[in-house]
Amino acid sequence: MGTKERREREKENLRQEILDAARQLFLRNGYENVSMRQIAKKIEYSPTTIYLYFKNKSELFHSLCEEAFAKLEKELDGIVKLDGDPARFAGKGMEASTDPVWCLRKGAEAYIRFGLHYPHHYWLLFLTPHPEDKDPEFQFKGSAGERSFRYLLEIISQGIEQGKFLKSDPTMLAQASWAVMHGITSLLITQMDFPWVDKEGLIQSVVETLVRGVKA
Amino acid sequence: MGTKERREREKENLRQEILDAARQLFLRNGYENVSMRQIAKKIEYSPTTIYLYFKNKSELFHSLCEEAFAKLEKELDGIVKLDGDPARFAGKGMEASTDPVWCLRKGAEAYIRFGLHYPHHYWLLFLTPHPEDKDPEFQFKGSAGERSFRYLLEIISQGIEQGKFLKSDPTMLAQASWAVMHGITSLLITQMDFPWVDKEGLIQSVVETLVRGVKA
DNA sequence: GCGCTATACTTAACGATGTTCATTAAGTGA
DNA sequence: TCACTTAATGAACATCGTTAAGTATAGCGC
Repeated sequence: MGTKERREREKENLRQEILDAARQLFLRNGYENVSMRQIAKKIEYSPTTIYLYFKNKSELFHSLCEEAFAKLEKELDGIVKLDGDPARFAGKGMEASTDPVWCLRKGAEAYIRFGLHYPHHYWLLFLTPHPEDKDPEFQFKGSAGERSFRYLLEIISQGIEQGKFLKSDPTMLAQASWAVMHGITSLLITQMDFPWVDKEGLIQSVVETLVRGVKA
Repeated sequence: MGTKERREREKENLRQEILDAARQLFLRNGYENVSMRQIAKKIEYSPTTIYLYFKNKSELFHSLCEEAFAKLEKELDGIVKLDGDPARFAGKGMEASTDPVWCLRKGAEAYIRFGLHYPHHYWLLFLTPHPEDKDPEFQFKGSAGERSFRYLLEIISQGIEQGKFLKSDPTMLAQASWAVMHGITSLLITQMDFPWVDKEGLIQSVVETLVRGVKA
């Protein structure tokens, strides 16, 4: 009687195939330059089949965004966790404790790199307007975004508490910090043909500006 | 013999009508959600008529960008001019001279306020995926955009020269500064329903973070 | 005033797009 | 075997940017 399970497994497999194909295409060409027909062709199914698994193109893309956002969260989580790891301080004559400066630096770098690695996902998450999309499917943007924001808020709060950051409203300072990270990320994504100096150096420069600007 | 002139005037008028209609639609709905047919309907002409005035949709859009850039440039120009104005130092026991710190602060504020005051134009310039035409004739981003950027570069260069800013590559520091300004501007525009703290205070916080981060 | 031509504009069409609907084909449980 | 569910499809719709061909007209030389 495992037929039902097998069926479900197969259905899930196809769903994943669609997601994989769509991810590849979206990442390579961007949302607007990928058609449902292209995705269908890639998985060797009819275009309409996709609609049995996803309500429409937008929902398919949003699924990929959720996926990407989970990655960002995990990354940020790793930073915070690593910060608390005693091993990091081994042999340095320091005891294990949180280091907000290190955390902010690494967190900012992780954030920026995330955006550059998933530019199209980043675009949809933070650069797309949905002023009148009351659809609850788009509500996740407020939740997922805010969830990631909390990591930053935590770092900033600890920094202020420890007297290492400017004495000010933690939420405000966190929002300002987010603005800095978002600034370089979004610019590098949207203004691809601007004559940037060495991107790696630029990122470092922005992160340093942020840290210097926030430090007490 | 003013017929020729009249003809040209009429042609220019229609060109402006197209631009006006396109601006309204693009600003309201975004590049991808505006069709040439919609623009045509608004001005009560056939869709193909637009192609007599603009090579294609992309070029039409780029024309609007130029327009918006001009606005920004004028604003920044005002700041730099004001900086050199002796009146600003009158009665303060100072002689007229450029003050990069003041300039950066005011320039950043002006930039951010420009974005918030003309959110749609700002969107057009920096938040819309510029259709990447391979045509090298669309190097306008290097022209109008870079022209605006030069104001910032000038301020930063002088600051470094005077030893008031961090000793580093001026272009890199200018790009990093731009990123900071753009970050808060674009976030406030795109994430309108995010629970921001007091916006005015946040802007000040970002500007201060920038100045502190850049100062020597 | 008459005919010609350049100009301004339109109609029709092509090859795409996202999406829907009715329908076929296949598999399952009784 | 039969009824029913499910998976997948093909044709079609409305719309898109854009091009090519066609038309009407205004202004010129005569």
